[in-house]
Amino acid sequence: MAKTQPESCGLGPAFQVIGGKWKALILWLVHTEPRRFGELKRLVPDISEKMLIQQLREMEADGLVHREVFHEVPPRVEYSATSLGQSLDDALVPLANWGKAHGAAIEARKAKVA
Amino acid sequence: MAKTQPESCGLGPAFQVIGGKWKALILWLVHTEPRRFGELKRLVPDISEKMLIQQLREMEADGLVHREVFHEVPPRVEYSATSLGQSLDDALVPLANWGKAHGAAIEARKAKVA
DNA sequence: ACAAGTACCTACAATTTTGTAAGGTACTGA
DNA sequence: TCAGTACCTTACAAAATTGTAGGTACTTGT
Repeated sequence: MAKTQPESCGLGPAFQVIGGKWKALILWLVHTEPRRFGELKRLVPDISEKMLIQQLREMEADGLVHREVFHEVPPRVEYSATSLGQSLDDALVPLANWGKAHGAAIEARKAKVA
Repeated sequence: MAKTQPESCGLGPAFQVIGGKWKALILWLVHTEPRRFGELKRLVPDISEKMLIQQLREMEADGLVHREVFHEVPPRVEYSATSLGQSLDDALVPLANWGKAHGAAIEARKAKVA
């Protein structure tokens, strides 16, 4: 019975970069096409500007998203998924499918207990 | 727990049930063979008893783990993964692999910036 | 009697995460 | 000059998560 470290299954790092309340959703929105700041804000209406920029910066620091500034005349900033971000998104697909398949049942179970 | 967010993908429910700091690890430990409370405590040395029991109860309520009490003379309780828990564990494998593949690189990047 | 082991529970406090409100720059069109 | 859009920042506060320290009830070993 060897001692198990929290990192033994590789999930630690993954949750570290995608674990927040919004990051997975942002990555999902960004992974198909580049998105502008204001566009993301509209697509995730419940997020505050602070959280959005904070999450984007963290994901940028983790190498998941690429940030490109266009020095144009309405200034424009585009966020897109890097290849690392794409690979993470791919890895999240089975989890998303699981959620789609079983999420409703779990919600129902919780509602019944409460 | 925070309010449910826009569910363009099924990740919301999934993160709801394994989102914590310990749940994924506990599920991972429990998914191969039944584990006793004290055994889990030893396997995850940094967790407090309170957190362990709390997470186990939540996962039980979510239908991920099965709890079986043996009315024996040293009292014994065994936790094992349900089929739902197994399916979630399967869905987490790609994410774990991603973490194993890229976790070190991300840590290194962060260390360099700091 | 009393320490030690098993499986919990409860009150409270620290930590981390998320949110609110208010700005600030830079440019445009009226 | 004034309002408006876009992008971002900061100070502060609420909320969620996690941790600490103690306790219960039971039984075996010394």
